[in-house]
Amino acid sequence: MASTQHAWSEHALERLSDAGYRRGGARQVVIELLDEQPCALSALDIEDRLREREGRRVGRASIYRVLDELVTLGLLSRVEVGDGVARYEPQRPHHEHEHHHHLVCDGCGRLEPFQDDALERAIRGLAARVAFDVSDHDVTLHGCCQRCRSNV
Amino acid sequence: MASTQHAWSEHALERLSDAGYRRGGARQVVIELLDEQPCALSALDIEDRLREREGRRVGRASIYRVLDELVTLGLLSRVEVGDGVARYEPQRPHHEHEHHHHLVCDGCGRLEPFQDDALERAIRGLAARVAFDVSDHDVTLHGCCQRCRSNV
DNA sequence: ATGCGTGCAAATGTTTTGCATTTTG
DNA sequence: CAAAATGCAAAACATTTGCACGCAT
Repeated sequence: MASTQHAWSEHALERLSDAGYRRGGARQVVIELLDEQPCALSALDIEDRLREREGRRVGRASIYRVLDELVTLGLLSRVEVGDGVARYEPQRPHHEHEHHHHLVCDGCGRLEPFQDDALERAIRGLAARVAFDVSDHDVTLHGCCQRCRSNV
Repeated sequence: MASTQHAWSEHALERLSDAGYRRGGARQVVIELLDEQPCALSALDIEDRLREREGRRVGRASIYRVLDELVTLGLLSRVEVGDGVARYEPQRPHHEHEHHHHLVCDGCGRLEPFQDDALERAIRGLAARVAFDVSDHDVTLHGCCQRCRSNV
């Protein structure tokens, strides 16, 4: 059970090791934190949560560096929903249950994950037809959430 | 023919006028420039092209202000593909021929538009099922373009 | 004439970089 | 011990805001 839940962080640490990276405290805690999240986090979110939850003081630059390494290795995906901050979440295989996309409320900025098989199928078919070597994709639906709609 | 090509800029100027905005030089040239583009442009792209092409010197702040007004009125859509800069393109009805999404080369940053009916259908179906009032969507496929693949 | 639109410069907020120090292998 | 990882502070960015001036209505 635990091994299923933390499969991504273990996998990521292994891949980093294979790629010749050494082990470091900041890297470890950032990866562990990311693995536990239900949805994408910004670099500043990560900084705050690490300070609050773990009492661990991690330099902002280290966070950005770790995130960048992980994105480069294809272990993390960077999501931008239109508010000027980059968010990051574990890149899990597309057929896995955790793979999702985002619904963004343009009123309050809330981010909500969703998943849809028909959408994934359409994207798979499309990826096979284009002249690019497609490695990742993301879909963002913008709109207004129920809460904001009633507050108007 | 000309009226079809410039339908969006005319429509946008009209809507701005309806919304009580006055007419201004910066606003006009930004809208005209956007209407002619095949794909999304960043605010800085817009500044450069206006200076080069038209010899028109438009303040950066004005560009951002115009873009913001247009996005708020739903006339322009803001696209972020993951490189930290916001790009903008005319928001045309989804069934129109110009509606498209983006293929991004993570190697060179090149942006290429594509369109796909099956994808649009999947999104339409999905939008009807979620608890949000979906007004817009965007899809980004990340990968490696042919040129970059051969340069490796 | 009134006040919106504009341009400039300064402020803001996020992300990146340089460098001294600590940690890893 | 050598090289990589880290934290801090400063820099580099895109974007936003404040304000004085000019133009549209």
